[in-house]
Amino acid sequence: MARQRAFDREAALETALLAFWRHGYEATSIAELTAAMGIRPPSLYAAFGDKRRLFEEAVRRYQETYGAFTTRALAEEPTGRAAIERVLREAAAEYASSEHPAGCLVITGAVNCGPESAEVEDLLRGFREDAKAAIKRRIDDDLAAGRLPAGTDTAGLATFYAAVIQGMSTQSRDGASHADLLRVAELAMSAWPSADTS
Amino acid sequence: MARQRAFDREAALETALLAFWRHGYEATSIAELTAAMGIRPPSLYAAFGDKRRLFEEAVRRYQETYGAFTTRALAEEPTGRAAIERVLREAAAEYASSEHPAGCLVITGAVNCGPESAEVEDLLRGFREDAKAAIKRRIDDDLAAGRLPAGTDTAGLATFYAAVIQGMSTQSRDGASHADLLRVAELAMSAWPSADTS
DNA sequence: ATCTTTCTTTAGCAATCGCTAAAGAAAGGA
DNA sequence: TCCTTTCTTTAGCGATTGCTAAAGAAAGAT
Repeated sequence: MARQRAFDREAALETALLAFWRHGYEATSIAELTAAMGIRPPSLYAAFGDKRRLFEEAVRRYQETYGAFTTRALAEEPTGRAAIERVLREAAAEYASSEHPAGCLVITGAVNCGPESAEVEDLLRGFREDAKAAIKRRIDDDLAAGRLPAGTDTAGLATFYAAVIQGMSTQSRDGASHADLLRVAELAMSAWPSADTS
Repeated sequence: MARQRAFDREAALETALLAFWRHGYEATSIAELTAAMGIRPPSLYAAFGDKRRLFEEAVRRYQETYGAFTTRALAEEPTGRAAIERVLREAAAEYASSEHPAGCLVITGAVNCGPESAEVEDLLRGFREDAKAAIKRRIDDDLAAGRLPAGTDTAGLATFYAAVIQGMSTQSRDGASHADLLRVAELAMSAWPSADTS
């Protein structure tokens, strides 16, 4: 009944994801996106709405692919400690991988934003807070199960591991290798409270 | 012999510093800068050269003021461990201070850059690497003085503490309080290797 | 008072920004 | 074969980007 789209929408979204990952939201122009996707602006706007919605969809795709290891590790490991250790180890591999841009899109994708794209900054900040809350929930489980000393500051531990993960992202963008990040992960785990309930 | 400047160059530079700190290099426009400084573009260009040089000068000023605590702590403390602990504690206070934008200008000032301002990104990356190298030097001192177990991976420790500091910057931008960051600093110090030379 | 110098201002440059109207092209229904 | 629909393309919109030419204004030297 009507003409069909001539480009692969998923492939175009993946291309946009990688561009946003490399340079961030504001620094990635529509011209750069359309050139990388091999389409013209009207095709982009027909398929994705506008730049902000394209970014949001790219971030959602990121969370379901490159960034999915976090949710998986937190859901699958038996203890909070094991879950966090796995998140750190997999982040070390993922952030330093040469198959795609370094670091984490959610952490670095919208750091330098003008007032007109503050809502994009807030969107990613919300995702980061969600991740920190998920980490805290697993730590709370360990506390409730007696695997942590009574009175352990679980919110403090969650903030610490969130900070370490964000620092690993920055370090990878500055050139840190997989091995470098694994060492960071290992040292971060050595801060885990010992189980003695003195 | 000639007309003199009608605005305070230092005050204008401080204003630019704060604007860049808040939104980053690319997201801060000349129009925003001149409005905040209370001057017109030709005055800005006559006094500072161009946007890139203004940013570089603002960063230099930042390192001599808000960011000077790092160099001071690393220079003044008797041991590497004490120096790093003091850097972390002062970063917690500085990053969360309500007297100025959150976090660290060197860490967050040029994260999302297009190809045309990649050199600005590289400039800050260089400063971050300098800071990490300064941290490593103090840790090496502790190893040489026998305050760390023989064979300690000092480069790994330096990367870890650099990552924690960068994570603290991100956390503060996401709303973490002084107390939150102090807890991160405390946990990070608990990863310091014990002195026993097994 | 006039000259020289360097500031200030007004005004606007070329280039790019995100985005879109209008026209041409493909695909199925009648 | 024509119609309808939705894609594609070309072309360019108004606004903003970093930056600057040209003119007006202040300050000391002569």
